[in-house]
Amino acid sequence: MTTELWLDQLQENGYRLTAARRTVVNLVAGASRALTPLEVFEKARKKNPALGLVSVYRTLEKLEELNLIQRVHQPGGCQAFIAASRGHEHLLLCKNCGEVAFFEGDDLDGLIQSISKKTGYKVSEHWLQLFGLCANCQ
Amino acid sequence: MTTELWLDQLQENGYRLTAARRTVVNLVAGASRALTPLEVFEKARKKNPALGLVSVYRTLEKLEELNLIQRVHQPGGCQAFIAASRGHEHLLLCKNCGEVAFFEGDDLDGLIQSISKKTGYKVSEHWLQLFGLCANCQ
DNA sequence: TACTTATTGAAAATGATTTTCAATTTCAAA
DNA sequence: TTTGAAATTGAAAATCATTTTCAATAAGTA
Repeated sequence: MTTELWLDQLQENGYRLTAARRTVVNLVAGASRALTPLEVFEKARKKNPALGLVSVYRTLEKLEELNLIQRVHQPGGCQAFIAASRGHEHLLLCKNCGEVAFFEGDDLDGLIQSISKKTGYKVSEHWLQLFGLCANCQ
Repeated sequence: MTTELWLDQLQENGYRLTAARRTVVNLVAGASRALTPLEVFEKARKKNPALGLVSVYRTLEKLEELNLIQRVHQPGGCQAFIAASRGHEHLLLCKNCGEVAFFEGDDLDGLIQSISKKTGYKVSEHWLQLFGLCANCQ
């Protein structure tokens, strides 16, 4: 279970396990679309009404630092987070419902080499994201 | 000259040509790296000390609306703007100095088809961005 | 040149995020 | 267990970027 893994990770890195962290981790680990801090707060508060927005920010910060979640960039904003991809994976986002799928297997080596030659840049990273409609929203 | 083109575009779309707009357009049209509103403000103010930050925001808003500039997403933030690419081009950013190069010629059709089949998504857009070091910064 | 209206910069308002702080909770050590 | 130091909490205040408001000014048409 992702939730347990994340909690273990937090603990192994010297962070204490608290009710606030459990609530946030539980919610974000199970989400299939990217959530903003405020969305996490509002949803998590239903399970744990004492939860404060500040703790949501602080927990997300730690999860990001441990590479357990990643920020999702979208035309409408870049504050939302989703479980991080394992290894070299990219995101595919549904423009309607926000559902996120991961994919791998992009082979951009040829492209990157030709760009490097043309521009003189030494390329070290690439960032690829696809947008579309998920099976449900078509 | 890009500056003249942008000013023409503003005028053709019913916007007046003012000192504030000329200053901002002149600066952004000539920039080789993405600039935040505050950076534009600070640089432009040297040429036009009367310029207000609000006018920078408003001018950038109009330039974006006319597709003359585009927002650049980076790990450090997504508020910076650069001249928009013509046609289907992507960005290559220097991680050291921020210098931006455009490139085209990505052929992701094969990849996108196989992803579509695997995930059931109907893919309609893609974002590709490369990061590295420009010739000067290597 | 006159005049309507868009545009301006400054100040106030907003909204998201961060910091501060006293009270509480965690967890390791006794 | 119990204890106690240190981390964590939520609320309130502070901060920072962006947007709105507004009276004064400037653009461009008549």
